[in-house]
Amino acid sequence: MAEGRRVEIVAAAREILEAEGSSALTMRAIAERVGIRAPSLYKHFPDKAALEVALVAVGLAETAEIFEEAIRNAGDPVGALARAYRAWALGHPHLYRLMNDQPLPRERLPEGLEARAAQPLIGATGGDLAMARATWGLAHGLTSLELASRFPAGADVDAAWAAGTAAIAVGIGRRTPSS
Amino acid sequence: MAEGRRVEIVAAAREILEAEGSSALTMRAIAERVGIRAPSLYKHFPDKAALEVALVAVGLAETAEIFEEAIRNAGDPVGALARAYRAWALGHPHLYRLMNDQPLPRERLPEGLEARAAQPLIGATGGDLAMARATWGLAHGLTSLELASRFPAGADVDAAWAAGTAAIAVGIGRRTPSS
DNA sequence: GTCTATACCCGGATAGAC
DNA sequence: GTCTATCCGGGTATAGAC
Repeated sequence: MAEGRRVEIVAAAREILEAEGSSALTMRAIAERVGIRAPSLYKHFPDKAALEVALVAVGLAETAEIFEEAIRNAGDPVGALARAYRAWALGHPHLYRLMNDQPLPRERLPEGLEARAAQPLIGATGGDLAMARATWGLAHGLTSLELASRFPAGADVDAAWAAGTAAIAVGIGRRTPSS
Repeated sequence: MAEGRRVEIVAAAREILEAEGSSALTMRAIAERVGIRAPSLYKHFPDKAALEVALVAVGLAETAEIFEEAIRNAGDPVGALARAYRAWALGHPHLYRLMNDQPLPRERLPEGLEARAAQPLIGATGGDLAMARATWGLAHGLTSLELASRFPAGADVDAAWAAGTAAIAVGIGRRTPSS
């Protein structure tokens, strides 16, 4: 099928991004990995931005799955989600940044994908959107600081996660009477 | 004095960064703003990275002052710090990112500057470093998501800040018996 | 759908005269 | 400490042949 090449190109782009970071993600590098020349990529994607959108979509779909798995049979949904969030981000730092450091290209993303990725967390807060966003903020902030090596050497990041998620969990209980 | 030119160059760099973002922060643009040619900058700074370090130092010193002011006479130190943090970051988004999206160049920063900027928050958590880092994570995460326009249109970001900081404040009270 | 050739623009940084 | 001239490398993207 004609779409096979597109998938192959996105896979190559992802490998480069994850291995060498966004500055290494050039059209020439992607093409070389696929085994073609850079100009040929433009027969499959109109421009580089379109290729990056495909990468973001792949990352969102993957995290949605991870989150859904994390809350299955979890006695502590917030803690389980936090652990899954952090583990995935640390395992895919450059893709994580591509997904989260810029506005989502919502109009070019598959319908419902963003909502699907957000649903597990919203469920964990009992539908409380403010607490869901606060929880996301906490997770994204700790993750970003860790990825950027912004904490001083020797800082106990695990303890910060534990303290933050515990406070959030208590906060959710206080706001949702039906806990 | 000979240092005057350095200060002038850093000021020009800051103006460009804040007005046009990091991609516009080129040696040529900085030089043009100062009224000289790009190569002349290398008589004052060894390379571009050194100039960026100076920008980070300026931002750190400024935020340290802001935070110290915020906790003065504040009945709710965490809330006051959160408001000051958010306001400064939204007012200086590109400098904020330069300061926080990469490792701190600690060995080239004035002695004690990082500690001074961190002190108000550590004080607000009663010396609880884990809670201080969780609070920083929350603030940095909400700020980053807001700066990156990652929340859906219409999302109530104020409510997320309120919910998160309230939960953190309660968490601090629970962990420090001497509240 | 792939290729070669190339346009076009941009960046950081250096050499050497004044 | 400033200048001009320039090196050197890199990027996205297009034209046109095959």
